[in-house]
Amino acid sequence: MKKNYEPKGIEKKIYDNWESSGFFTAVPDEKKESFCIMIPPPNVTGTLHMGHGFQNTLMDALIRYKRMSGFDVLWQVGVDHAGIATQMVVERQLESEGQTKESIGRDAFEKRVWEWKEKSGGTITQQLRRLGASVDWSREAFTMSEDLSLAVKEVFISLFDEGLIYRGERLVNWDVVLQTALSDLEVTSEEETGSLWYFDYPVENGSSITVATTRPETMLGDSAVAVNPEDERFKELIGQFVIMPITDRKIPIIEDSYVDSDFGTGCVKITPAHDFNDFEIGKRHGLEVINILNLDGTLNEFVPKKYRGLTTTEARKEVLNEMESLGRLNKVEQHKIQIPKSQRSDSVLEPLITNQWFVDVKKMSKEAIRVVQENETGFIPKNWENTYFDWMNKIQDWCISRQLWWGHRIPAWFDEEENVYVGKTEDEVRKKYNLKDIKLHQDEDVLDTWFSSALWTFSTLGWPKEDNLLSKYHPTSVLVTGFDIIFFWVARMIMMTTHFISEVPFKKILIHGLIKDSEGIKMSKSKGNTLDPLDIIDGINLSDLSAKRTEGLMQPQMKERIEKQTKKDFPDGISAYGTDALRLTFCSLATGGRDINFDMKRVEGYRNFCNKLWNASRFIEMQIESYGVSEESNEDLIQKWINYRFNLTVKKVNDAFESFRFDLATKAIYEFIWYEFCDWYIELSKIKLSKEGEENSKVVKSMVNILEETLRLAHPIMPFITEEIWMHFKPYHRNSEKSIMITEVPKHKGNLSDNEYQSIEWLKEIVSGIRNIRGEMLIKPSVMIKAFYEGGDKIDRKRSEDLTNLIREIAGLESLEWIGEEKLPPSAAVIVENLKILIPLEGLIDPKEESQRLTKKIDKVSKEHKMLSSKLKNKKFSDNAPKELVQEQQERFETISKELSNLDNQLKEIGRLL
RNA sequence: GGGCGAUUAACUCAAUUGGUAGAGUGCCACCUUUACACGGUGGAAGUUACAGGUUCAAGUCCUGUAUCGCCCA
Repeated sequence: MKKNYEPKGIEKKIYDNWESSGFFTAVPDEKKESFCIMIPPPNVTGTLHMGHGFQNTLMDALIRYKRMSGFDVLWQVGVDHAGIATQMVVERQLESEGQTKESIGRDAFEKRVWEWKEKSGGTITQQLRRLGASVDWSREAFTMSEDLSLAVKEVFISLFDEGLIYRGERLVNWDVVLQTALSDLEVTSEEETGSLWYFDYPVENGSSITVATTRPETMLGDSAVAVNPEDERFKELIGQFVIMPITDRKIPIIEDSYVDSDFGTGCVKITPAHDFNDFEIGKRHGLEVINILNLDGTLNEFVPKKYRGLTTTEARKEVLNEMESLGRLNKVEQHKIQIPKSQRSDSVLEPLITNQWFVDVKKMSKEAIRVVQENETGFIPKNWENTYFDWMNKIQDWCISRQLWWGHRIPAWFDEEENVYVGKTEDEVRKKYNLKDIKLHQDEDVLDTWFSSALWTFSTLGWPKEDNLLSKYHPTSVLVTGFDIIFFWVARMIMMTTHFISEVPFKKILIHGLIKDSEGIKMSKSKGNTLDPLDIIDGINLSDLSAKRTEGLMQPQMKERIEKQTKKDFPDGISAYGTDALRLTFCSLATGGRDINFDMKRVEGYRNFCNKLWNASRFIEMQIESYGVSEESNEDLIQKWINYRFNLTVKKVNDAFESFRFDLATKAIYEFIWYEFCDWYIELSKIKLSKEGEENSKVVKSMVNILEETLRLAHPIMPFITEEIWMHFKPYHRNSEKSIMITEVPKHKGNLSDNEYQSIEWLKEIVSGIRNIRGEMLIKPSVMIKAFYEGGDKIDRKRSEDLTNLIREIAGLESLEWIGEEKLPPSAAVIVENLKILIPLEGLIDPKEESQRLTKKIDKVSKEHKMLSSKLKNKKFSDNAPKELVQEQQERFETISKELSNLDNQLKEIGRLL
């Protein structure tokens, strides 16, 4: 074995071996309980980011743990077609060639997208492999594949036939750049400082009424002015008419309780075609809906000639000019406004009336609420259920049509009178509706990508085909996902799945946090603070990292700042930490909180941990070379102690996985390997082995055994290094499996007797005490010192018989003997209850320093002593606290009292020397 | 405006049903001891944001305040 663990090279080889051996492939087995996770499908042409890395690490750890626990495991992998995002990329490619999608036509465009998918579609799946993800590649799914497209059609058609999908003219969020409708979830609103303009509208009776608006250009589409019915100021105006400036339309003044009397003037202009609230008011009052916009956001033929063809921004300027010159612009105020923007194109969205397809979700949402209320599925942490219920309770119909060319074409055909027929194909439609020779054309639109994602848990298992795996793996065991897509995805999956499969899509929903940078700022390309998980695995130098972060920036002026920041954060670039170190870091951060600040220092710590494990193994290998490996193992106190500690660790890791506390699992493994296995077990074993003897090969066998078990326990979290070491030791541990990943995870052996465990703990206490004296007194490790036992009881005598040799060597003592009746030399002392370990000062130790050390120790102990004493004296405590606790504290008090009086005596004795 | 979350060592985070705070990194001292300097040994470091309350006992439960963040209007 090499002196340092070098993950490079090793990881790829191991992964290839796993994959080609078919270890990831699910083998449906009726005798085994199933455990199934569906991967949240990443964008087919995307690249892996930290969020993916985090999420997939958690899933992989769980999957590996369950696979090793004997479950029939399926981790379903796949990607989605990311309609808008992918289309935008390909459109940009065309643009650089001087073409547009219109110029090449729909068929050619679709072909181009498929080509792009073939070319770059492998990137993210290759990156998933680097993470060690043990997904079943043989079942890789794609939302645009034939099978999944069939599921999409099936669902669309039956929802339509049930009347739960309808088409209609509605106000939708319209992206004027991409020229498509979006669902309300794809809208982000940004607060900006805008203005509130006050317009005086002339009333028919000669008076005037003042309205306030943040969007003056929409006055060209006004069809009413509204006031609150309770508002005394305007009572008389209700029912009168306004003669609109500029358009000369005659519009009514109406009353509606929606109007907030305290906002602006208390009079509101109503533009039903361009505002969601106004649209509702318009419906209530039967107002005219005047659409003044074209699909590209310019003004259309329903406005006066001079305005036609202007953008909304230009039109706003013109309207304000004209109103001012008419003397109708009353005043302007600064005003904070919420601007709705497209998540996709970042352009300002226009509410626009268009013909779209909708899912009526009322009925499905009720069932989706019920299954969570009745715990058929549930969120972890539970408080996300509030968020879910809030949204579900006020859910709006889902606009599913998109005016794109990349996606599932809506399976609907129209005749020349625009009657709609829904079916899988034109032929089927003709048969289904008994249509003869009439001309049909298919709907041009495609479905929202989330529509196909909503079917993910059952479509990937083969639905609607008969030979599917639903009975084996559905409902799936747990969904692991971020809170940012609870509405987009989780809720919709629950609705669709309960509707079509009559069961929940997953039994549990594990919601994890969002990875941010070390300062708690969300990682984003535009801020230049992104990290690529692969750069942490493989390392990257500063100039490449800088170049990567500043490449293709939307705002080139940020370049310099990002370069500076990058140089500050990573002056030497990022070194290659390997996958396991990254995975350990991710797992240790999975605590259930919602923000996760990613600190490279943690990765470094876990890289060191990997190296520690590597070297511990290397040490054992060296012992194999020296002494060989026996068939039998050795069962002495040290071995019993480490088995005891290991058994406790197994329990902790089990519990942690069952409660999805990856951080606690990681912590338990880390602490066992470093603080028990390396710090004590190996160090004590070294001493045993240094006495060359017949037993040595047995000791080595024991070491190999505990190492092998430890590797299996740690494997789900750190798969590569454990496999590498496990394989290396295979001739010695003789586990016959082909890979550690298909072995069994160690089982908890119940509660073992802790007698032996206590002996080693006793040893540790003595050794630490002696080291503390050595450390504080600056006694060099090379200086061997004399020490004596004094006092103590029978148990101490027995333990000293077994362990004195070990203590002597590990603490660097020249001798360690029981002191008899003879007079004590002036000494420093370690106090373990009744027992003292005395170290004669003999010029080694300055009495003054020893007295200071003792005083410090006494301060510490007496603090606890006082606390315990007052607690135990308190009758209320002994009456109310649990008996076990009272007894425990009583015992602790007695122990500590002995120690304290011993320490006090010792201090007095040292005091005589001063 | 409504809802949710956070505030613990210099930094990044832990702390089971309430039982008096722990890691990693950094810091200080010593150690190039034959697995590991990506290391060893020892050490310093916290009024758990603030103010009340409940309790024998509060980082943990309740009320309020401050600051920050997210979601929904």
